[in-house]
Amino acid sequence: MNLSIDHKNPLPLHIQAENLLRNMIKDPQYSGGKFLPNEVQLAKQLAISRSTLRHALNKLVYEGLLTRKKGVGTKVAEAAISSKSKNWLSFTQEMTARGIIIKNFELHVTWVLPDETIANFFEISPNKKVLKLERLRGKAEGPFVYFISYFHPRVGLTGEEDFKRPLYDILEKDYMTVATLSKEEISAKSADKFIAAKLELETGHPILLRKRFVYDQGERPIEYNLGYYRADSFVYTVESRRE
Amino acid sequence: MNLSIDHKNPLPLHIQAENLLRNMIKDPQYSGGKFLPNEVQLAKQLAISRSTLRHALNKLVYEGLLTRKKGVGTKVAEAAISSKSKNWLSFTQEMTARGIIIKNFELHVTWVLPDETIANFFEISPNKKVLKLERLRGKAEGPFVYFISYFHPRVGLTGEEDFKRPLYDILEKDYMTVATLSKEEISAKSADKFIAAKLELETGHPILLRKRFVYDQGERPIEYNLGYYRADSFVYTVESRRE
DNA sequence: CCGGATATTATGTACAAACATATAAACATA
DNA sequence: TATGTTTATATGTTTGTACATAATATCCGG
Repeated sequence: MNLSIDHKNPLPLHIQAENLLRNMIKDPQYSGGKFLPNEVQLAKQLAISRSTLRHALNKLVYEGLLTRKKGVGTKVAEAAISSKSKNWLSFTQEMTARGIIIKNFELHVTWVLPDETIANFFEISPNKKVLKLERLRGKAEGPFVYFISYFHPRVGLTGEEDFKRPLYDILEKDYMTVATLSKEEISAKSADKFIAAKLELETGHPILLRKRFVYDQGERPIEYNLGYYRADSFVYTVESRRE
Repeated sequence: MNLSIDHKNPLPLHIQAENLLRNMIKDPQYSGGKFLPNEVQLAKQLAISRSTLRHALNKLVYEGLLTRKKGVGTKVAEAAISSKSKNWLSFTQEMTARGIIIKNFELHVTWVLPDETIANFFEISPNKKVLKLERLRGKAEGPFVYFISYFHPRVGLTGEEDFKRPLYDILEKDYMTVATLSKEEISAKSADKFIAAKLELETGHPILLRKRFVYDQGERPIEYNLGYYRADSFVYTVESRRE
């Protein structure tokens, strides 16, 4: 990856700067909490104007990757894993944007009979089997989330798909299904034996349960998703504005 | 709401412009699909520079409320529908709407020194005391949430207010402060001894912690709020739509 | 009437220059 | 020692200017 800015490159300078910063802040030196060089200096270093640099910084600040404080400086935001409802990035995409590399620990695909909640949500008979996808995911140090997804038969998944690809990519490109609306319920629970074992913690420890009801363009249900997150490594964030 | 920009107002011009635009685009004339005036013209109209106007526009574009096209113009995004007003009911209002009658079990008002998080958020010195409001609330059968609120000194609360009135009513009517933006973080925790006692459950039981960072019209911080909810009686819901 | 050159319009990119303001450190005073 | 005061530092705000580029409208020759 390029470590300097090329004024000949047709790519706008502020985009180049943005990319460059994205790499720069992955350096443990910075993600460890050290302040970035100050704007004037950094601008000089990159041979761009402060305004252009600021344009790039703003974007990362807006995404929540950097925090700035007047009179003090700019540094990488606390690496607390979080989820922004506004973004429709895939899980992996969003995490990588924050410099977190996602490792897949387990992956199981099965066909099961839906329980009442699922049959109700999908509006199908409880006798019709649905595809169940279970995934244990996390960082290199260990897993921090156990996902269980159920898919509406209408979507057409066979279970033979390569689920290492981003899920929403598979749905869009191969099954012409676009997830457009999502309703989520977030609650706290104690880890039962099963989840505790998966997430490598003691039974009874707190976990964050995130249920997602996902709909397609026509507001038809397509996915029911449960995410069991280790409480010590996940924060859910929401931003709302009154009109 | 003000329909023009006041250079005397200490509120930064680009924030004023942002607020103004937010109102402007509510007009069916614009939400109907008409282009906004072009940047040069609009800047002249508002008596600010194009750069400043652009700063404001950028924000709305980033939020997905506006779309711009080079050489063409700027207009309100098609499906920028948000049913967020629901989020902005007061706690009591919202609960009553669901048929839940709220009982106040405890209410404490104190002046305290802010910890680092709060001082940082408020952008004040850790030596300046802030008003702390604690409330234990719930249903007749028992409490289910413990709220702790800290208020920015700027707001002007004395601690003598009648906190049985809805909080946002006090802020708006008596202190000319309108909570406009809120950022929330939801996480799971185990109840410590203090919270467990308040919520009448065993130490170690799971609770949902909802941190809220509340801002006024000028995006200045006004309230920091912690809500400790019994996990068995509270679910947080979010709805998001992709465009 | 068509197709291509050309002009117009509006946003996009980039720089430079001031001045404002919050923070923290260094310093001075009671 | 405790408390102001100054100063250096870094981000925040605002303006002015210039040119680039995409989309559209216009004109003009064949």
